[in-house]
Amino acid sequence: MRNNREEQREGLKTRLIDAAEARIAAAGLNGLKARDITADAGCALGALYTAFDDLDRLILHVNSRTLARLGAALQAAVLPGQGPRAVMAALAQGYVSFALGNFRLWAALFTHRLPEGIEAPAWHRDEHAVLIAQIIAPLGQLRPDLEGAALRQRALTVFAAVHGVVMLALTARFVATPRDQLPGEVAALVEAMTRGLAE
Amino acid sequence: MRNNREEQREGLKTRLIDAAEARIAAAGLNGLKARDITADAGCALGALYTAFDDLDRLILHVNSRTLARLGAALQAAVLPGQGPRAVMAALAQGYVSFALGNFRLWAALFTHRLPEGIEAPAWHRDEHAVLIAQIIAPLGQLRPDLEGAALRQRALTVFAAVHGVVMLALTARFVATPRDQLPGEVAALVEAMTRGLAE
DNA sequence: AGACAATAATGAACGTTGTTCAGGAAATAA
DNA sequence: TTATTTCCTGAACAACGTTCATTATTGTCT
Repeated sequence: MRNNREEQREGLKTRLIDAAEARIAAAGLNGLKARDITADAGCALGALYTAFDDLDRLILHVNSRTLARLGAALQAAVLPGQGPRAVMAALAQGYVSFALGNFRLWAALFTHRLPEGIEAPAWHRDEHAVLIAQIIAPLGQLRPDLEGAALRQRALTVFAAVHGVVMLALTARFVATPRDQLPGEVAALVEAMTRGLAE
Repeated sequence: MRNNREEQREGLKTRLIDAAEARIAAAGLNGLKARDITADAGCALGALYTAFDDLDRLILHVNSRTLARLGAALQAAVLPGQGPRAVMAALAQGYVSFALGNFRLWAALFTHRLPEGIEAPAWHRDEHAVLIAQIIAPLGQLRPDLEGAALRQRALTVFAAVHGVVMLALTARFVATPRDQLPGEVAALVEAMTRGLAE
């Protein structure tokens, strides 16, 4: 067998990511323990460190999956033939739905922190493009004066604003937006932004 | 001496909060260790647990100080006689300045998480009111149709939007807003929101 | 002042983490 | 088969937050 070795290795990696994903979904990032993961994956504790450099790298792979699913969800949220404001509104509601329906995995995208001074690998950083990719086109229609880097930058700001509202509503330790009011507040924000942007 | 005992106790608490605050400012929440704190405060490891229930409670007191300073900074950012949009813009820029100038302590306000299911005490939750207190008046002028809880709720949304942009710019692991562009992006967001809100 | 009681501080020890590493098992090559 | 390379194992390690029996300190009463 030519690639039996590599196949087994990939199989182990996949089982570890599966187990970590399930644990995060069930108990959050704080509830993620190396010993639980390896027990679920059916391997020894040390095996985790033959497959990944450390736990942070494994979490990166879980987040990678979540980003892919989020990207697909956002793509599905937009209907063809919608005007730019309707697209923005649909994207925002799609984001809210995903966050509510995948709370702990979605939260892990933003609460996981690498040790200071250590950067995420480029392949993973690039995956975050799905967060703003779909905003660029409708924003460009509302703001024809923006192009290239400036347009991309403003799309990131629009995303960050919506994200901030969702994040604070779902994870705040102080007076938070009730969950049933979240879609309405996000809609109002996006409407105000798009109206203000279009002038 | 009547209250010598209590004075000493308060003195220890203060030294512990001082030490924890300095450690967070220097190395972030992740760099905060009980042994470092007690060494800096000049007491034994166990003393920390005679003054506070646990490390989380100590961090709460550090965050309490930060919130007070943030509230003062926001108050100082607003000049008398400004119109509602100018007030909103000034508050946003004040928030950006505080986050940049007190990065790790500011970040600790939002990255610190209590164990799941455990709520922050009421006295600390109430302190977060400074985040939205100053937004309510100018927002009420821009939106006379909003009152009471609805106005308060919308102010929280406006804060969360600005906060999201700042947070993502300063702590993002992916393509982030460059720091020198942050004030401009925040200004554009607030302007779009206030313009969209006004009519 | 002196003796007793109540309280607080000490630091060694505990349990739980992530991570490592010498040894053994398994797969490939000869 | 035998040799060699590769990977997996799980006991051991270091660092962490937290606890607790012991010691020291403070306040109170005679």
